[in-house]
Amino acid sequence: MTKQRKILVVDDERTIREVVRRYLELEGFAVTEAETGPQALSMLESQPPDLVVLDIMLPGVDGFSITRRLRHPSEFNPLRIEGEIPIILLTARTNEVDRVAGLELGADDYVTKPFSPRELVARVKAVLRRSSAGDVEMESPVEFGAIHLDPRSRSVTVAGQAVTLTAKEFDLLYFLLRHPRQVFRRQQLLDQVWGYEFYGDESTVTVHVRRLREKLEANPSKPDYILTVWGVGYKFDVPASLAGEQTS
Amino acid sequence: MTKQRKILVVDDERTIREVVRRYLELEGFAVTEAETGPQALSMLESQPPDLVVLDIMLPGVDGFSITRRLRHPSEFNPLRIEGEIPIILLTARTNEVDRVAGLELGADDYVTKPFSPRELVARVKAVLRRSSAGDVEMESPVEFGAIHLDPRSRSVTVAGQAVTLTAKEFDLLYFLLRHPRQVFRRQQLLDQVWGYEFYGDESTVTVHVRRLREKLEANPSKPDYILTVWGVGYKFDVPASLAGEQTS
DNA sequence: CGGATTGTTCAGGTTTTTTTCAGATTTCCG
DNA sequence: CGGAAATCTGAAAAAAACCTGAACAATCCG
Repeated sequence: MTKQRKILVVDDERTIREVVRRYLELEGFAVTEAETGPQALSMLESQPPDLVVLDIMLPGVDGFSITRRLRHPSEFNPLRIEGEIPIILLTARTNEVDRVAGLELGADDYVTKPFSPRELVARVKAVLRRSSAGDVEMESPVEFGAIHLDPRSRSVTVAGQAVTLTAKEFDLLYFLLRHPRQVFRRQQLLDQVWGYEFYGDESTVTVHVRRLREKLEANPSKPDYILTVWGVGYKFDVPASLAGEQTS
Repeated sequence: MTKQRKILVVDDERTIREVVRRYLELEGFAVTEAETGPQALSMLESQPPDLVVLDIMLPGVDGFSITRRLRHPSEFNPLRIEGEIPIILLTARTNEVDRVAGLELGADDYVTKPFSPRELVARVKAVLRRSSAGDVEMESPVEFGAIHLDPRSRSVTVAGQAVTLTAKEFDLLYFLLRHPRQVFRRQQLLDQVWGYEFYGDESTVTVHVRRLREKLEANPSKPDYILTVWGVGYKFDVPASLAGEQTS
């Protein structure tokens, strides 16, 4: 018999706490609740759980701050807890900024609202499995042709030259870089990069692609990297001539 | 291109039903309406739609109950419907309580009144997209003779040499490759590749086959792969002489 | 509260793809 | 071999998709 795992749920809405509690308890977890940031911090010290489910938007001390304190205790911030408690963040938005910010601070996963309780339970289990197994996947830099992108600093260089991208431009490029050579329809990019709460039209994607090309490509109207696939959408690719340091 | 989707709108306010109907029909959906809970239940059984837009506050049986019945049919509740019909809830209140309660019961999304028709339409589309994305078959590359096709990058090579296909050319080839050795009439290819709402004539297929041959075959007027079956149509095949080490 | 940056929408122009069509060619079959 | 039916070919019209430029809207920052 496995020892029962304890999970702390931090959210200012009672209903959410209760729903999450019910589902987690059905799966055999022991659940404690906190309503505010300070309350959460105190409970983390007095009865450290095996995992925290943490809303980002909290009255008082927000989720980011709590994550930071758990991960980077200091002398001004004498949080004394043994080991690293896994953290799952709850966020209303789905953009990569929040995601990267959270993960950079040391959160283990994040779930966007609205979420189905089933999904949350699945993530809790996955994180517990991973953290006890000890394998952590980092957000490592990506390189492709002359393009270099670092998710942690959100910086991009082309042939060593730094380029300044806006948030959306960065998110879009990052997504494409993580799926090289794969073709995406504009709607797929909206779903993946903008999130499914975006109600605009597809031309938004077109324009962002154009701007990325203006910043990345030597000749924006004859792009090397972000290619148009007529009748379908776009894909990121590297032409053989730029493929990199391979001898051939 | 896609078959018309049927949507059931359940609301006791006639004005709302009509607004919703108008906007959904503009987007090409077929809309049916129900005014009360019991009426909705009966329509769900007699003519199950592809998605339900459901007001929470209804006279008689409310939206929550209907959601529950759709998601958790029991012996007291012998609702027999094939598959899970996606549900979008309409709620007047904007708090997260209703939202989570609805999602917990298995609704797929929710919209708060007052809503912009545009938002509703966007959510309907998003939910349909997500729910039908489940049956995505693993799109793995196909190889046949010297022809290699990768659906994810939409790229094709012949004997290692990349060839550039247009969207329709690619779709047609992909279809033929998935059904090797099978003969299709031109009309069948129109139905399968172009979609049922294509009203052009069959010569369109002929021309596309010709173009494919020009790009794929060593000798387009004496094709090895895309063969003419006189009086019937076309089939994709690999002559023994080219079959090589391919298994099939 | 402005001003500046970022994100979105839209109409017009351009390019590419798709469809159509008439005449030439091939195949089938008696 | 001859005639009818079907397919192939070449070219051009029609349609679809994309790009561009610029205005408008939202958001962020001080």
